[in-house]
Amino acid sequence: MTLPQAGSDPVTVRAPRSIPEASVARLAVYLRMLGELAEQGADTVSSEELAAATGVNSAKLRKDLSYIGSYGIRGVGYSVSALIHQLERALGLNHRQAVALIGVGNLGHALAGYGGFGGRGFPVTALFDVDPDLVGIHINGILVDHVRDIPTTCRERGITIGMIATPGPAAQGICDALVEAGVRCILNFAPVVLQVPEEVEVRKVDLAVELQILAFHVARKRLVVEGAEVDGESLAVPDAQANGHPVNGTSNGGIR
Amino acid sequence: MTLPQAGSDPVTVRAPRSIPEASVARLAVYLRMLGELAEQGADTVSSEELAAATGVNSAKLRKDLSYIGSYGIRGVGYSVSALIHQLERALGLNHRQAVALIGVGNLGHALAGYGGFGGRGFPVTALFDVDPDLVGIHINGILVDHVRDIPTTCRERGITIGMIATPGPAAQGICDALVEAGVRCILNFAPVVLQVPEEVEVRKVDLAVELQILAFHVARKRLVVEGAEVDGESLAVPDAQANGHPVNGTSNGGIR
DNA sequence: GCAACTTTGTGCGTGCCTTCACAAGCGGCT
DNA sequence: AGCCGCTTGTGAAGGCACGCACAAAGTTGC
Ligand SMILES: NC(=O)c1ccc[n+]([C@@H]2O[C@H](COP(=O)([O-])OP(=O)(O)OC[C@H]3O[C@@H](n4cnc5c(N)ncnc54)[C@H](O)[C@@H]3O)[C@@H](O)[C@H]2O)c1
Ligand SMILES: NC(=O)c1ccc[n+]([C@@H]2O[C@H](COP(=O)([O-])OP(=O)(O)OC[C@H]3O[C@@H](n4cnc5c(N)ncnc54)[C@H](O)[C@@H]3O)[C@@H](O)[C@H]2O)c1
Repeated sequence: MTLPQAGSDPVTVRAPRSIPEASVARLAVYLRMLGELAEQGADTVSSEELAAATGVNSAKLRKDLSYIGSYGIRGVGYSVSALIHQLERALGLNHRQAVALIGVGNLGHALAGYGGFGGRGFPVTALFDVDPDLVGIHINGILVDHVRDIPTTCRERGITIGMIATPGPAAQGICDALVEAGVRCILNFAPVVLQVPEEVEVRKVDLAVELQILAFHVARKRLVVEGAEVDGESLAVPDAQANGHPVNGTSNGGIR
Repeated sequence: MTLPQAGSDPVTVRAPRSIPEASVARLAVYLRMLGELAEQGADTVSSEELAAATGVNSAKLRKDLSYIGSYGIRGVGYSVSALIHQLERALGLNHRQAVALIGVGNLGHALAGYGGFGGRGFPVTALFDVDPDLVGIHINGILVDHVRDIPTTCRERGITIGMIATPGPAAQGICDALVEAGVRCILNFAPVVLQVPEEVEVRKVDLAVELQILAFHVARKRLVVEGAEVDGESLAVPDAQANGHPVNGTSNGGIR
């Protein structure tokens, strides 16, 4: 499908050769593990080894890697350093991406102080809040600005990613400000569904939902152990050990 | 497959009627939105309205709800209160699930102080750390215990869910202790792949991966805007606006 | 230089998830 | 009482993702 064959359309568009979203997520995991292997002095790694270390099927891993090109050596494996380079290129990590964090409360403090973002190419370079006690202080060497400065400051510093850690009711307003500031990728920790224009990408981290999914599995296991329904109805799930959070869906019903 | 039809097996097993994992995640989102609607005094809600509010396709929403039974009224919609009750039952929220948090550092402090968990039926009732400066203090009224007490304390308090917020290298050891304590569901914030027996369910929250997925979309959009490849290769994705994090995969290579 | 071994890259079948589209069912209106 | 409009619940179809299994391709040893 969508092969660059003649016939269907007058102008033959270049094959999009898109990377499945699911694979992108795994590629990021491979990349981190490769970094650890490189530190340990590993020179090459086989798909089987890397798959075991990251907990995926080796065939799936090879297919994931095949989306970004053929950089393996048959009979040997993959060159760790070369693969790191290719993954960084494919994931768009050759340019640093500056991140803005809005809402420097409990969670925001932890995020702002976390070194794991900057260390992986995502320096948090702007902090925003409305609380007068917070605006003006420094966290991890970064000044907290007032949210009214979001449009100007984000453009000035070339911010491409926004992280929202405000209370739920404030999130949509902040989101709108970020979009106005030209930010087109948002990571949202507030438990609300953000409405955005379709060119903006939103990912939601929803810890309460994570716990509820786990709770569901607890309940399911209780049924299996007890061998009978607790509440008059049965609940079950096919596999477990999976980890897919959809909650998405070509959001029509949004701004569109 | 596995239909309760006569023929295949001597003893006909009751239809498992499993709920797809993807649907479970969305059901939790519907439940939260229904809670908000109930607060606003809504009596009934149609699939179209609820779908718009949660950003999903209305047909998908109806199918999700159909997995837990037929509680809608044709021509009217769903009774908000009745649907909340059914969702709570289906998700296993009729019993409170006590949560243990291990690692009370930056992130752990934020999690321990967060009221959103207890408010939604997941009270954090145990905290653990190794740092002598932390062991013994109270956070949000909960005493921080030493990690060596994990097995006894977790069993005493009937803990069913563990949240790991320690540095990566410590995570596997903590995980093993939790499993030994009978905890069978774990939410892991450390950037490592945990090896667990197959009866244990692990979900990973990996913020650096979230950012990398966003960065990938930034890069992809840059290409679209500039209309040419930046680095000699093209990268693209079909849809965007999706939100699936797999990174899983019937983890063979684990303990099994 | 050849044979045996190792590992990649991928074609293909299978199953899950999503989406469309519509019949069935329910309430309200006349 | 009967009709009409609205909404649910689901059959069917398509697409995506996963994983097996194997040919191709490279390496090592002799
Ligand atoms: N703390 C957690 O562990 C945790 C867990 C899951 C989800 N969350 C979610 O993350 C968000 C933040 O949680 P928190 O515990 O840090 O809350 P918090 O109340 O401690 O912090 C919120 C911060 O946002 C600021 N703020 C409020 N309105 C604002 C606005 N309009 N613009 C900018 N800043 C504003 C406040 O001044 C405060 O500093 C909430 O939506 C919460 O539901 C938090
Ligand atoms: N802070 C963030 O925003 C953030 C974001 C993403 C991921 N993470 C991950 O979450 C984890 C915690 O991050 P953090 O910023 O809170 O780190 P931190 O160093 O502030 O806190 C870690 C805590 O774990 C404790 N600890 C260390 N070894 C332990 C052990 N063996 N048993 C029990 N406790 C132990 C330490 O005493 C400390 O209190 C890390 O794995 C980090 O990669 C954090």
